[in-house]
Amino acid sequence: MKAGRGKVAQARKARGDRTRQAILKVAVDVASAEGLEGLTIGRLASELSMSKSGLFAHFGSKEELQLATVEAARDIFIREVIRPSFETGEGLPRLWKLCDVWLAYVRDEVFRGGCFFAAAAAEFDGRPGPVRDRVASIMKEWVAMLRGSIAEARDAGQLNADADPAQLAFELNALEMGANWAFQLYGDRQAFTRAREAMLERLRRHATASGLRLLPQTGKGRGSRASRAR
Amino acid sequence: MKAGRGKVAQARKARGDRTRQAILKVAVDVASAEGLEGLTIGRLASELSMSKSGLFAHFGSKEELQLATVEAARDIFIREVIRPSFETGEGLPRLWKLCDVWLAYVRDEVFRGGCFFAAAAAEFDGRPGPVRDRVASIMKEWVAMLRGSIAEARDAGQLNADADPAQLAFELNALEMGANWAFQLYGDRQAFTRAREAMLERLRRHATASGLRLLPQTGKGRGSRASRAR
DNA sequence: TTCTAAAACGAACGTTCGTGCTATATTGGC
DNA sequence: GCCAATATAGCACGAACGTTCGTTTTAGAA
Repeated sequence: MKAGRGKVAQARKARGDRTRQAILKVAVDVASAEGLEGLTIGRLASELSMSKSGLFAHFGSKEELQLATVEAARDIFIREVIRPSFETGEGLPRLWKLCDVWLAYVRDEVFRGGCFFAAAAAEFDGRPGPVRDRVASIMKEWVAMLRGSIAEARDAGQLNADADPAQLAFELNALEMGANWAFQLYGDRQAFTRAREAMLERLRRHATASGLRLLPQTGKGRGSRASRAR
Repeated sequence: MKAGRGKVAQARKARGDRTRQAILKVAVDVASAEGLEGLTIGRLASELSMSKSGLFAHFGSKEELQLATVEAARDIFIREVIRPSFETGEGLPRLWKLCDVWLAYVRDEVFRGGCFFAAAAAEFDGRPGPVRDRVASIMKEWVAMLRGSIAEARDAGQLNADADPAQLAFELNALEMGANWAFQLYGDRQAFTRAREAMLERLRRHATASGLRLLPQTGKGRGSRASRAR
């Protein structure tokens, strides 16, 4: 029964999906700047010039709206950070690309309020529930990806055996959060170069001779995306 | 006139100040866990079993309540982190103490929701106004203190001349925020030892021979406050 | 004990919140 | 062009929000 009307249901769903997407686009933008709780249904409706109830019907509850918003943000993050990094070969080059693109993703304000997930994590880390769980799992994915790339780089002989993937991933992630914090609170663009430098230092410290050749040269203005002015 | 009734006014003020303090004690606790916006006057009143209006009269507006809460949190931070660190001599020992005690301050849940200011900064970095400004200036104080201690350590010949105070302070602060993030979101206590290790690595890297003797030894379980289990 | 100013209260204000219900447009398949 | 499904709107609800008001309680000075 459910499968029988597959084609019809899919066609029928087209319009609703478009609105849903339009809603989520704004929702992600608002939530990144004012928080997932500050994301109000009335506010969202008026910003899209539609009725509260009409908008509400798409989600059924505020929590579902929040979850959908988180999912939409994840899609954007994958498109803007993960995918570009996977155009680079695995191991150290990809690891560095992940860090570099992440800094650009904050600096270029892919989300108005900086890193969507850093903001959501800070907001929900004290409120148990599905939203918190989802945000936590997404950020775990991210750190796991860093960790995995470090392990790959080590296995490929680009990082020394003494490089602890979990430890290094923790440090890289911390530097990212630090840069995000400084930029959001002070508009401090220098934070990106500071984070970049610190990341490179960490990577160089554990890099083998062949690994070193895969990292950007020392010095300023060396044409990397994250070090370029806007 | 105003000065003339000094003694009287002071006596008269006593009771009000006590309640005010009692209010702020709870306010800080609630705000650290649920945010300064989630800090609701009604909620706060019922938690203290007093009337909304009675509580409200102490502050005059929600924003004033938030500002007073931030100030109260700053007092606690100074008492719990800054003051203990100043029992140690300036330079590298104090710098390390600041980092170490900061980790303990998060781990021991001086505030229920972790670092009060990290949470407040994330919440208000997109909302211009007095609260944001105050939070920003307090965090600036903190980073400036790290930076100052680094400069002192360098001037005392404990850190090499190549140690950039601003850069190093950024990194130490980032590691702190990373540890706070991991602990709040995942309850991950290992984050503290990770941050600790990374901090020590950064300091050792720039330490002179005499500076090295002022830092804890390598290895596990070396009796530092932040590395002890609870 | 009496007086007075501070402190606390209780009730209500106007808004906005999230969430239901019911009715009307809009749409794609026949 | 009609039908059935879907999408949107309109309206109302109860609760909670920050805030104001006039009144009552309370504690310290006289």
